[in-house]
Amino acid sequence: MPRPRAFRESEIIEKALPVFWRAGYEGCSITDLTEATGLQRQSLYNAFQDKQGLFSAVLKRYRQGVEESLLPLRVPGAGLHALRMYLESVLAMQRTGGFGACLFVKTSLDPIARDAAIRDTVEAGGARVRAAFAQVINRCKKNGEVPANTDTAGHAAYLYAVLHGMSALIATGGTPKQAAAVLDKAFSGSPPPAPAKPNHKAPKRKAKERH
Amino acid sequence: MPRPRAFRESEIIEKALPVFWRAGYEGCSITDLTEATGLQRQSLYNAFQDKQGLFSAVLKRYRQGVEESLLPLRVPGAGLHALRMYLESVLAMQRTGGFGACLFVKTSLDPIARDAAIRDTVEAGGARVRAAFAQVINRCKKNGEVPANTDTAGHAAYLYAVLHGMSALIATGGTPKQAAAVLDKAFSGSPPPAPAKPNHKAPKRKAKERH
DNA sequence: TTTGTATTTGACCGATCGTTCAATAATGAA
DNA sequence: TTCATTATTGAACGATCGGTCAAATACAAA
Repeated sequence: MPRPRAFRESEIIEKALPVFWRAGYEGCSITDLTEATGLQRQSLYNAFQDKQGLFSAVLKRYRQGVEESLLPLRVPGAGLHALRMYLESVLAMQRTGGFGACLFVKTSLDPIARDAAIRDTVEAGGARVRAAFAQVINRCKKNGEVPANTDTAGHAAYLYAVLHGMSALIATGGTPKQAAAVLDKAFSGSPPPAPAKPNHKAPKRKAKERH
Repeated sequence: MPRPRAFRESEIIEKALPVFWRAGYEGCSITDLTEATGLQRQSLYNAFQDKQGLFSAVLKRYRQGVEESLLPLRVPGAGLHALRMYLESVLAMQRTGGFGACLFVKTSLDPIARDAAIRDTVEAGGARVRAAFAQVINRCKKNGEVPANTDTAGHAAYLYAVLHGMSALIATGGTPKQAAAVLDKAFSGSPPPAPAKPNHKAPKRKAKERH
């Protein structure tokens, strides 16, 4: 019997996401958010409790987007090539989007990260990405694309660090050429620590194989 | 003939630095800064023009500290071992200090980085670090510690990315063990792309050699 | 000791912050 | 049509924001 909402929450969240992403939690105001979403203040408060409630919803939505972006890594044939393409696509999106870094990383450096719930969400998000990387690496160990004695979590953390390190590099004046060199180094120098034959680029057409 | 200052600017800047570092430019208020420095508002404004003026001074001071931290890399004998120790010391300091990342990186993600002067300072700071890394790598190329055909700027950017990537890793829930794995990978997998003999840890006592 | 000059002090500015109140509007159930 | 319930609207809340004003203060040159 009550009056129905004139908006869908998901739509509001998606409009608020880039605002938070660009400016950070402290860096954007409720007015910024009402202007971006088209909602009145009170409607926003009705739906999301307060600014932090909206931000939490935005973080969840962001995580959902991250999960979707990880889908190419979930496919059975996805190996190092897919991983590299993932890193490249994230970097490309960050460049075009004009946000300087992953929202999880940005948020972790924001004072709002003192809040335990926010911090938990951020850390869980990062862990999901690293777990997806680890999944690929484990597959590559069975493949032979990566030495079987590789420290999976360690290598996943390594690629995760390379990804966000490239963001930091670009954000602090690094050139695209330098970022490309980083990527090359990360994917050329990492597979051959154990096997005798250091031939790189060996399993070229491994993606889209049988599952 | 005028009344002398009751404080040294450098002292104020050093007290303001951790405040900005922890909370970011937008995240701390003038009141935070007056409380941390012990100065009254007007004295602060007299000395630094405005909030951004103080922040600029803090950034310069931070850069000075970075330069000092780079000194061990400037010494003639400093090689890959010194570089690795540098990365480790930065990480250790970030852990003890409780700021989540390099102030340059944090600032680059802050809305204040839209200001051209701030952005320039941040990028110049990052470039100085990368240049110091490159200096070491060049030395190592002559040493033989690193292949002579190495892309110096690229490898410097790589280690720079690894450093800040580890920060991001830890900030988003990565474990110290994972960070250690990243560091190992960065320093074990990088030297041997060109030379035939993949013996690592060869030039052990290269530091503190003749200059 | 007088005087000029800059610092210190503390109150104060308008603007904006996140948040809320009260009135109005719109719906489905009765 | 009436009622109960929630959404919307727009004004307003106290607190805090960055920044400033004006008087009192302390020094050095004269």
